[in-house]
Amino acid sequence: MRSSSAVEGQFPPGWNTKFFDVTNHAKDHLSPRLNVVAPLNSLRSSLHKDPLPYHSITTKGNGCTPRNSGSPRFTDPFSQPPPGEGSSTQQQHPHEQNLNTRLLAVDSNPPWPRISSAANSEARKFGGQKAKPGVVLQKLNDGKRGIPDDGHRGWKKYGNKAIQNSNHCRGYYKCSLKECRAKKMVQLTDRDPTLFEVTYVGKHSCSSSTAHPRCRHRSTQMLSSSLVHVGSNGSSEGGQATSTVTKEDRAEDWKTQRAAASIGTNLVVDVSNPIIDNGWKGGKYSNEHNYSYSYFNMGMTTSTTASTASEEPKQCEVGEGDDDVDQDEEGDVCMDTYLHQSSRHHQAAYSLWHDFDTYPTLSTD
DNA sequence: GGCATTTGACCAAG
DNA sequence: CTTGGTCAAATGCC
Repeated sequence: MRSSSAVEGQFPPGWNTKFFDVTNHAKDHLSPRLNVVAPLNSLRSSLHKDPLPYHSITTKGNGCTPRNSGSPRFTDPFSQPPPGEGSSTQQQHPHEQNLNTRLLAVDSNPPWPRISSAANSEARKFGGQKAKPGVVLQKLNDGKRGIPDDGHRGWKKYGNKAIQNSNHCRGYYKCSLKECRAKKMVQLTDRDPTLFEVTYVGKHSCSSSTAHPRCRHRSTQMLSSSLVHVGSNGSSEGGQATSTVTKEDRAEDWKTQRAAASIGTNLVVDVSNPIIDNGWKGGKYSNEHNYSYSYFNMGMTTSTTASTASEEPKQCEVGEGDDDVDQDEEGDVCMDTYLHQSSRHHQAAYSLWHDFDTYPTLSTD
């Protein structure tokens, strides 16, 4: 039994829907897998070049804002309704229709040290009490880009950071009004390239009618109307954001999401094959040219660094076991995910979900 | 020129 | 020492 969350059923088969446990319990971290048909040669060569240009990474949907994306500012969904929006089969709350986001779940007090430490640090800085940041899962609706629109106009991005054991950068936003301390952190989930974890820290002090126009919420109601609250026991506590989304909708979403997960035009992704989590995945950092290499284990029970050698990834045999970290004869951890990091602020992740029977050898020359 | 993002550097916490 | 969070100069777009 992987989970019994009330949000189960909103996600494709194979997903771990126990969202607020997976960060700390990698054993439950079942990620969607993409079948990569023929990207390995190009990938292999890319690993030995300079880090990819930022825009070449980020325009392919790993969650990092493109450098030259033509001002990836927040669009105003009221003034620019997206084409095709009205044809959606999903029944949305009237207030929700103009958002580019579906909110899937929220936890006002998740067991999540990474987030809470940041929030608490922030709280201490201002002499406040222990913070309880709200963590919201927000999903971009089909065809949308950028980050989810949460109804607030004035988020200003002030940072971007690669996060350990995550394939995606975390973006840091704060209210553009100086005196307002509201912040949020936005990060793509590994399991779904259109699903964002949005952590809200602090409250807006600028949302009154007298506040600067850029710092006004368009509607708080449209947000609250679409939340699904997930308690610590995983039970639902109201909200009906996705209750009207049909299975067919989810299936279609899922295909779109997986298609969007391909990074770079040289990746060919088979999105028709169902996800099978074969076990573990690993990562690699480079230590050449100002970035550092290390193998590490991602998403499994241990977080042990297996090797720090700057060497090629190797083919490995992966068994059926759920919990074993597979190693080859030399004891090197094998990998099927490549992290490419040129600074701690941006990294690209090449997740190569594959059929192990056809996995080409990646050997040193 | 103004504004928003990018990104290297810095800092604090663990 | 590692990692997450923040700052601020550089950069790009309108």
